Amino acid sequence: MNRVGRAPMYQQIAEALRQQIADGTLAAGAQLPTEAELTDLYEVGRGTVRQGLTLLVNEGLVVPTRPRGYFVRKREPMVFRPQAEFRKRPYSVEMDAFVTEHSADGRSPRQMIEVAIMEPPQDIAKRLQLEDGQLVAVRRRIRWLDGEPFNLNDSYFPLDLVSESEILRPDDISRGANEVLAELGYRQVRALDELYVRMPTPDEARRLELGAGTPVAYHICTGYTENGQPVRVAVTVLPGDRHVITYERKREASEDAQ
Amino acid sequence: MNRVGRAPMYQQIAEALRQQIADGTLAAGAQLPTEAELTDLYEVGRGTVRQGLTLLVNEGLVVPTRPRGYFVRKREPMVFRPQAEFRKRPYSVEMDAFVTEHSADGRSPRQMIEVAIMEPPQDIAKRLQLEDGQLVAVRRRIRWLDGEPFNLNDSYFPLDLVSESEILRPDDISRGANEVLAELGYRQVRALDELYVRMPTPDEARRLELGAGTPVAYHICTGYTENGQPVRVAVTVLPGDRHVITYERKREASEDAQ
DNA sequence: CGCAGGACATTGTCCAGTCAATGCGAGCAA
DNA sequence: TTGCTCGCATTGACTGGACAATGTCCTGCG
Repeated sequence: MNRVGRAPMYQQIAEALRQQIADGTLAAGAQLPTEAELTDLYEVGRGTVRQGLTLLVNEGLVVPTRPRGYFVRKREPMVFRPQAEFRKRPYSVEMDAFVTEHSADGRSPRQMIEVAIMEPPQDIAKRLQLEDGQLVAVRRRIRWLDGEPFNLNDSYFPLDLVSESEILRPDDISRGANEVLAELGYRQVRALDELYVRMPTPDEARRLELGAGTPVAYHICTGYTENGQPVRVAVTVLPGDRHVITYERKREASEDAQ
Repeated sequence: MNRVGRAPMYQQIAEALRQQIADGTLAAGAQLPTEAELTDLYEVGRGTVRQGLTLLVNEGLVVPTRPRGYFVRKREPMVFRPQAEFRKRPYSVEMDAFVTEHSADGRSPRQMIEVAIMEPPQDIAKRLQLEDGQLVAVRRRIRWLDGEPFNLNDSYFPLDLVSESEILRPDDISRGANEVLAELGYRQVRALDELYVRMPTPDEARRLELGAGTPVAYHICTGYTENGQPVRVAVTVLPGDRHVITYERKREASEDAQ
């Protein structure tokens, strides 16, 4: 265990384990050597070994499970398809096949809904083009799959538009909140999606039961009516280890020349 | 300073600093107290203070700069718009405004291109529906902005389709590789985008100069011709701290009833 | 047989220290 | 003024220890 090379010892340890994970020596779900074993193997202090393991944990490759040891992480993402709200079925065979392949068949879904009326956070207010003091209704959802939290979804509506509608009731709206909004005269015809990638806040990590090294996608969708009025902002927090986000795109006739 | 509460000391330290960052006491770019100062302030060992700071680093909130200290991270994302390859201009005023607001005006772009012929990695081969042994051409690009690496973009083409075309030359193709492909008779009319969110590999971290706590979006775009043949797979690695990914969606007349 | 309790292996938290690496600025030299 | 060197503050790497927390598993009792 040559330490003169260059890289610090803890990085060498991490790299060796990373290799074994990459080439399959350590398969998904397999247990890594214990800290004690690595300490003996590399003839370093336990702190150094822990530093190396922490690196792998923060890369999302490995999960520490007290007091059983470290294990190689598994990844089996589910499809998240923002376009589905305007288009129930994919319109190309390629997309259809992809969704089918990563489907949630046989898994048991569940969700918790909570409704509140509040002053909007700044970024929401901006996207809804609200004046100071205007309130919003928010429907907060946590979605579960097989007893594990899967994603967070908060939908914001200007309170003016939805007061006294069923959007304010914390029940499942089977035909969708968008449909209710349409019935109220605010049919969305366009949406703007923004996707940010970052580490979760401690609060998000707690609610989604995220281990260290699990980043999230932060999806903000703003829905507009025909005349350009924003009527809904949906914020979804998607753990990176549990999702693939997909879109389908079509070239349009008018855009022919590039 | 109370350690009887519950949370370990290093988490309390992290939480206190996190608070100050959130409420603006520590603004973006500001310096945090040094390890020594925190050691005195909380009356704990240096190791404990470092454990707390490491937490913040891995959350992407803070950047350690040896030997100057720890600083609050800045975030100024640039727009990445996959739809742009089929549609140069956004078609709604909302999207147009958003792109303008986050534009790269005045920044100096640069890119390095490298071309290779290789056996495709498995995930690429699968998306291009290649048989065993079929080769691909790959155009690897690193894009820079203001001297900082911005993203990695590798485009794969079945070698059969592009041999002897200018796609194999490591030059900038001003009209776009897609246009060349179209001239060769493989005009893409549909694309499937997949977005994965994860921590970077050490190699990606090195090439993109990513600090700890910076996740990446892994964008895989598969382009299809009219008859459903996949002719291009583009893999883009986007550092989370430097990008927003946006899409624009339209409800279509035929999808009226949800 | 079933269950309660305890031993054990393993990671989590924390301490007190050493020496290395490095960017910056003060101060000196040309 | 300009340029170079060197000291210094600060983080990085690492040691070797102690005790806590917590699933697992085995033992033994009822």
